Amino acid sequence: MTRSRSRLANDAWESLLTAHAALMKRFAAQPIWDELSMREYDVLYTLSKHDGPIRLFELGRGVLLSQPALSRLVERLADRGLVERLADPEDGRGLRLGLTAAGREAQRLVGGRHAVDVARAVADALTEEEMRQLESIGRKLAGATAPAPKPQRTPKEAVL
Amino acid sequence: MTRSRSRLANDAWESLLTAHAALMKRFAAQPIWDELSMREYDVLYTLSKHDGPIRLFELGRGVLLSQPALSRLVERLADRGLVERLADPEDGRGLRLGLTAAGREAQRLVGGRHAVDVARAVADALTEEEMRQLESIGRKLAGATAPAPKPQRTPKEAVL
DNA sequence: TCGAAGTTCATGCGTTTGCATCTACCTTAA
DNA sequence: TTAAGGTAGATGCAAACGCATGAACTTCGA
Repeated sequence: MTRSRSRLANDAWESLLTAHAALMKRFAAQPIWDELSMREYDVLYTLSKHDGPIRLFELGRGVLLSQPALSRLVERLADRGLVERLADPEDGRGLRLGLTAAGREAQRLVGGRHAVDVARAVADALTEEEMRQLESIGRKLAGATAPAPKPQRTPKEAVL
Repeated sequence: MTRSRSRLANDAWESLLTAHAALMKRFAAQPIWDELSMREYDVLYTLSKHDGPIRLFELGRGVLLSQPALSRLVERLADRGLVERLADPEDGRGLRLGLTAAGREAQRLVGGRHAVDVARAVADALTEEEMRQLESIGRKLAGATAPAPKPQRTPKEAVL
């Protein structure tokens, strides 16, 4: 019996979710998050990937947080001297976010240790081909989501 | 230039994280979470997968929440009549958690709608082979982490 | 048998989050 | 030009979270 395409998609998504949860728990249990929580690290890492300053809403695309939560998280990081928050000269509403030297240093320190744990967990479980497949699949999944389809309410949205 | 195995692992993990965040945002934006938040649904879904009652700490393995947070989330669900919390007769410390009829109904209702969104998002982005690969890879990643090497009942085990 | 150690879940408390809303600014079109 | 509508980010507030710890129970070892 072949699974339907829809069933296959749901099984695959559940598998991704399970793996995500299991690995996140494993990483969170490592003793490297003293000075930076995982979420804070996530923000610093995202900033470190960009060369130029980025906007808050751009940062928000990669981080799984509401806009107000992210706004305040960045505020706290700025208060701690890890992130720089400047007004955007080209858009009076916006911010230009960037890492400070201390922020870059903190990211590198924690990131280095974290990368070791990630490598152990992933490389021990997968072959190189599987890692390449996962990278490719992840990119497709994230990419296909780029144009966010808003929750359109067609009148005839028959709901069960 | 070939990437090191460690680099490959980190790239794959980042890809998984990005896909996870993008899809979670997309799913969260759907107008189906009025009566059940995504986390609440996650708990009800996990319960629905088990036939018998399960323990709180077992539930905790699949859900990305601290033990106290899960304890109180289950409490709220029980107050709303969606989850049944009974003392475990075989272990005075434990609970036996299960869905009530209302809980099962709520899970099915929300789950049905959510599955449609998941199918759209995943099936549109991946081929069937990729979905199968993702399922397999996810299982491997979770599996390598899942069974905490518990000191089985072997009488005298050298413990570090 | 009995105390020490481990496990399971609950609770106190300070912190963080999400929702709704607000302000400030940009964009569009009449 | 200017008013209407849209977008970026901040803020008030209640809900939810994580950490540390506590209470009840089980398991282990002497």
